[in-house]
Amino acid sequence: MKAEITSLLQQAIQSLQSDGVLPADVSPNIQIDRTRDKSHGDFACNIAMMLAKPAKMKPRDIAVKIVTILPDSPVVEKVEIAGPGFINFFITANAQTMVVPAILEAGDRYGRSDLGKGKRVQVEFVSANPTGPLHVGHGRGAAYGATVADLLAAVGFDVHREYYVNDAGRQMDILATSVWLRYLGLCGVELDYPGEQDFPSNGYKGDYVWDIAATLHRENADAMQKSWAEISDGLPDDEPAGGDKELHIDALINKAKTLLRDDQYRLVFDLGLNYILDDIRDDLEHFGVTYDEWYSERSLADSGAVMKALERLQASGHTYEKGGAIWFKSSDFGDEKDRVLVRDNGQTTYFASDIAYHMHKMERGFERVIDIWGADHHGYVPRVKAALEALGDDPKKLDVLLVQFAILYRSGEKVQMSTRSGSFVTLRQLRKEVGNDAARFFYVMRKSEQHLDFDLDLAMSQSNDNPMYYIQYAHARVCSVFRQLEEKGLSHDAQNGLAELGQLDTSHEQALFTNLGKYPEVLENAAINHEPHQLVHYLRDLANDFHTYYNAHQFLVEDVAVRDARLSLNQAVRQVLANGLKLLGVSAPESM
RNA sequence: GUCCCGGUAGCUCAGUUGGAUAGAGCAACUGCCUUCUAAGCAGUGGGCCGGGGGUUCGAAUCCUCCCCGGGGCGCCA
Repeated sequence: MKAEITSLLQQAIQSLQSDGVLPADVSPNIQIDRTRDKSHGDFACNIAMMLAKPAKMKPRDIAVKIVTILPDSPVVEKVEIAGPGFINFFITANAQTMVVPAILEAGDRYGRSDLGKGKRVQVEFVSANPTGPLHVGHGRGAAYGATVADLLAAVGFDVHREYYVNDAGRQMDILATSVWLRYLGLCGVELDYPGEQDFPSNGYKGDYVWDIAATLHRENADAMQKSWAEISDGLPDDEPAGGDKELHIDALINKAKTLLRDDQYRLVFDLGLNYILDDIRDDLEHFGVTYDEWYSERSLADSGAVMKALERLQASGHTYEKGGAIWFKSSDFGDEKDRVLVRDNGQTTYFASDIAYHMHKMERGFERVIDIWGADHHGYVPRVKAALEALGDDPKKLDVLLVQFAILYRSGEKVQMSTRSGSFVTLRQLRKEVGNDAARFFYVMRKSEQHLDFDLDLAMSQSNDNPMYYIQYAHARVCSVFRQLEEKGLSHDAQNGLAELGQLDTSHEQALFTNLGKYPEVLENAAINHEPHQLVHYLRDLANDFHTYYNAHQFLVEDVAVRDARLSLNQAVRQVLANGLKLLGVSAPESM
């Protein structure tokens, strides 16, 4: 519809240009907007105002000239000039109804497009360290990332979903060491810290660590047992004893590595890693979030990719040595300061891996790379882009989307997020409490860069306060109408329904036609701008229009023409609601 | 100090990328179930769009300076 009007305007403007009425050297960007107010027609164009300056004419005069030579079209009922120079288009009733057969024919493909033209896009999201179960903060990234990926796929991009597994860093060593220490506990070895303390203050203390340790103990009995005397020998004090907790945990890690030697340590390490990774994978799968690839950070180092990245950076001349460390001169590319790549102890930093990772993303030929990070990582963006630029890649190909925190509320009170306290923090617990549908829905209901107040009571409430139920209810109502139809021994002649759509001329039906027609535009906007919340709001609007319609008119009426037509409209509404909910990862129930 | 995000109805938030008279939901008040699901619908009230200045036909939207709230600024990952 938009394209049709755009083409009409193009023809008019071109002929005005060749007649010399309008300057030929301006190539106007014709913009068609849907009107907010029905009295302004269905579509409005502001082109006359845009052309006023270059043409040195009054906007309304230009509008008059355009409108008088505008070619006729079967879809345009009338054209009006209004306000400062808007050209308003009124669509014919017949053209309005055409959206219904279009929807029914396309079915679950309605709204999809080839806007992306099959361009390869990578979406990397969640990528939480495998050191513990996912918490509710990760949940937002998961729901958001999955929906953005699905939206991009829906508008024709070739989407690759990826989870970057940080299986190489110090955090993983801390996990492995924590598991081993818990295992020692199961072997009956007491960690004889001074005072009340019984575990390193920087260790992972969650219950899942005990679970992993139990597996370790079951499979290896006491084979990895060492005495506390061996372990504590030469160990610097932990924080409660007046020492430095970082030094303490690092020394413990080294102890574990030397006492267990490489093969045993690796066993503990991999057991912890795989246990947690399986848990995360399972959690996400139940949440409707799946990946094409789980990309291992360790594999980057193993394959030499990190070294390759460092060499390329060095070759580009943007590195230098200072204080025994190797630095990247990221300040040359707009970062606020330079960053360390290789520490004075010879170890590469996480940043070095990340450069290698992003370099490899580019090498894999993605035309666009989207990283979804927590907003607390925003300071990290400039240095990654700097690295890409230094490597000769185009930093504009990388789009980093930042997701703000989600704050849970229960009975109007903020839920405290402490790992120790009993209040739930994991994604799994949230899913269990409010259900997958509500969790997916509420997570993407707000703009991603907006702090999210996640109201648990609202997510679980079965009332019109809850926008998800409101939308699902609209879908269930349509299904119910068709059930009733059957119970009454009637049937729906779809052919006749489409033929009789002209019967539908109430304001409620008109509103539905318009809104149904908007769906493809909403999808495109939501996808291109990475804003799933646009789809949420649209579906709420559509549901609202339907509920209004439902209350204002009886569908199962005596008049067969009207009944069939209304049922066809019902089908179209159901289809669009189902398509939209599917993209959000939310179910479309047939009854509630 | 600096950088990022936010500030719109009592509350939670939209606002079609600069368009016409700023919109929803909740909360408050008033109506509607012998009818296809009342998990619904209709109606009323409620606004210095944080503040000042600028850009132009036109600003909640863009620029700038302040004010307020949240967050980031490691040889951690």
